[in-house]
Amino acid sequence: MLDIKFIRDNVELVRESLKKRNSDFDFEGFLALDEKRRRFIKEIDLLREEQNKTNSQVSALLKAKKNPKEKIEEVKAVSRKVSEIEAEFRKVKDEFGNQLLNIPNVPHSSVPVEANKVVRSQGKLRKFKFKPVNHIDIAQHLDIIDFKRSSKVAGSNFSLFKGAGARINRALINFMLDLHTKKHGYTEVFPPFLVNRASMTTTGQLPKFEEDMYKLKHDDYFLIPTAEVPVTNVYRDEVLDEKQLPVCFASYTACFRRESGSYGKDTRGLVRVHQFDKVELVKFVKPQDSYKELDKLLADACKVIELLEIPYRVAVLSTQEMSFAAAKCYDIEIYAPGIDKWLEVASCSNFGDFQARRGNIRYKDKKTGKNAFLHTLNGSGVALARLIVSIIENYQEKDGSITIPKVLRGYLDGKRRITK
RNA sequence: GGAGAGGUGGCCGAGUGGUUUAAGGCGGCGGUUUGCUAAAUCGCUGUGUGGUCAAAAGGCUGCACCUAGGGUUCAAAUCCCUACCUCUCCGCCA
Repeated sequence: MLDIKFIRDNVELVRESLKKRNSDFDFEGFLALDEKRRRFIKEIDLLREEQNKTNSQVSALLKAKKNPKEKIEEVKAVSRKVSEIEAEFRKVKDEFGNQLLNIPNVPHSSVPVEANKVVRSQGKLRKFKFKPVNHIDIAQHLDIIDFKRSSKVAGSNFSLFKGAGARINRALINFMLDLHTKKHGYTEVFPPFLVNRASMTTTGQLPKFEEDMYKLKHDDYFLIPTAEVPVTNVYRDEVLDEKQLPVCFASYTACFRRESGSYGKDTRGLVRVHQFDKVELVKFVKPQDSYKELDKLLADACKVIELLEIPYRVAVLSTQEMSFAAAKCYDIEIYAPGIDKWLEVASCSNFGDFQARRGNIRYKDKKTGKNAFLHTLNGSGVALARLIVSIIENYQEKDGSITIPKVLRGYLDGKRRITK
């Protein structure tokens, strides 16, 4: 959420950034609504002032044991008028609040407008002496992922890991959590996978993207699309001490995505599934530190891929590609030779105070003694399903087996290969 | 799921319709005292929002805020309704 005062003081900037995002938000209508809202506030406050004053005269008369009837009639009239106007005002206020929640974040000035820009490429693509096979065929051959039965149990675009497949999934989670908590200074948290409406609103999934979310029918709960939601909301409606910052959390959760409307593209195998595992990194930082922290966050995520020895590239997302709440966002893509595609496995974003404002997450600034909104960031560190696609396809051997990446062997009883 | 008790400021806690302008305490900030520390003592103390003045820091002023949202009333922390949350007991349960 943007600060209404910021919007009023920077009308041009906000108008421009909406344009850069290709947003269809009716900004001029919103500004007019704000005007209207403020006129209401002024009018109601003036009437209330009158009401309060006359009311204390009633009190004084009662105290002096005099008859307050005349004054009561007077204040009755004002009171009636206030409730009439308030009824109208409530509509305006609600509409205003709703529209404010639908304005996307203002992109940072360094974010490209035209197209995503690759800022870094690392690792060499493997040269195969045979034609690389896709992960689906390899996994089925080794009997480590059973897509047929996951469809039976749940539906299409789910997965069922089995044997070494399940082990490697668990090994990856442990490897990433260990790396981030032991080497990168994050604290591990394990949150609820179901969250309420307020939490989904803080991080920006609601109100605009409710249709994209899995929702329970009988309770007002949502399945989390990412650990970002529960973990960012850990400090909702709280004031942190400046000394606590930065707070860095690493969190494993399953992630649930409806992916409606995406049928037909990348729907085979593990590339686009309704449920996958992810280790997420979330930071709460002082505003002046947030871009420095974004770089560190990105480096922490890249480290995972580097240790797994998979080629990757990093792109800054353009204003049009960037998500609703982000001010700046890097995507990490890894190569999958079997399907010959670059896959997004991580997205590292700085949200500025956008989420903090929606969730009322503040810190006490020691210098000014005031409460201020802090900045939130998060990044995948990293998402599992597509990572497994890339591992299977990059580490495949001609005989149909898979070599286990060195850093994972310790988590798999020292095993070096997955064979049939 | 059933029965009951609760939710008050950064924290504890008083307050059952009209100087509540939320007592008192703790904490925090500042002053005095002091060789230093501690103690004592005095003062100050939250958030949001509108208007206005100011280059700004901020000042002045109005309104709202006692979990949230409705309602009753001239007037609500206080009465009523609903939701959420916490606690106790019972039931069910990995």
